[in-house]
Amino acid sequence: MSDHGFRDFYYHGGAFNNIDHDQQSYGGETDHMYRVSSSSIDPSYMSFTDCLHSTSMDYGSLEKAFGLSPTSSEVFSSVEGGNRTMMKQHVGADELGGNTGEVTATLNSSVSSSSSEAGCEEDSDKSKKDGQPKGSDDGGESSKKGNKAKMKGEKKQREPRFAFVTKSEVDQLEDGYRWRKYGQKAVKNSPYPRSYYRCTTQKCTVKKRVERSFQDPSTVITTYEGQHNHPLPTTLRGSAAGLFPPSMFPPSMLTPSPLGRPSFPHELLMQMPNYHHQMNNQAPAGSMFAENFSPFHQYVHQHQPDYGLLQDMVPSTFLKHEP
DNA sequence: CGATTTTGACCAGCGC
DNA sequence: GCGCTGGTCAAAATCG
Repeated sequence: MSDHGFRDFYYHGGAFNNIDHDQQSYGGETDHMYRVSSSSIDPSYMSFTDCLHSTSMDYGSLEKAFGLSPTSSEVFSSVEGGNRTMMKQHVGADELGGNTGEVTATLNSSVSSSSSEAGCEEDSDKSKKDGQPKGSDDGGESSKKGNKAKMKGEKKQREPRFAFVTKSEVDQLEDGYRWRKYGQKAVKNSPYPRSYYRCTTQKCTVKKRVERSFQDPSTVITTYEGQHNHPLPTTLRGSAAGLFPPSMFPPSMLTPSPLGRPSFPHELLMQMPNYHHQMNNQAPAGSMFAENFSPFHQYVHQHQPDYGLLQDMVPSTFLKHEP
């Protein structure tokens, strides 16, 4: 995976109050980035999972969802250069306070089949999994190669992707779905490996990649690809629903997408540190907030132009300065 | 014992 | 054409 594929979507453990949308095209492929800063969230009062699970969102919906946030919105910058356009929306910054964490998310949609990054992924997956059963009699080697050959000649449209950068000590964040790990690779220029997961639900082709940022080892980058075609596992769904009533979300987030894709946002929300903490109990109480989540840290680190804004929003002690 | 993870091998795409 | 890299497979190991 290439670094340019990532866009940032920050969740700061609270109601979204700072949303960036970044869109970029790469030879016919379009990435969508939603960087959302938020704060002051009451974990018992949010349910991205439940409300979003019942609906699929396309990127337009996502934009609307965040752009039309009840506390929105103010466009504070707009930059265009080359084939890249950037728009930022400042949403309800006055809600800042008591920041607990952050999540960065990326939308990466495909509008053509020219991408090499994941262009044949789904295709190969299907051809291998569905077209040819495992453990065929002709031997592992030949079957493998036969499958690979089968996917040749036809490139498949790349699934839209949606990436999050989450501050967490654990790599595998609970998002309500069950995943099976099918691979792990060393990442170039990073001491941390990248893990590949596939949704264990039958006929669900959703995949995700999880890797730890080498720049900031406290952050985990999770990239979702594809759309779940099934409900959340009931047990998790039930608990999630209890935690996160949908009432807090703007109507656009609850509106089924005309395109029927993707369902990422709920996963974004399921990965929110508070939720994860509650679900897994993998960190001492408070540690996630006090240590793992330094609000706006990465945001500021990576996006200097926003510093002025952030300064207005965040105590200076939260801000990380370049040396 | 079934489900999941680990891990080395394989393959395709891309850049040089 | 070759090497590098990302992504996937699948057998073996491990887990619950």
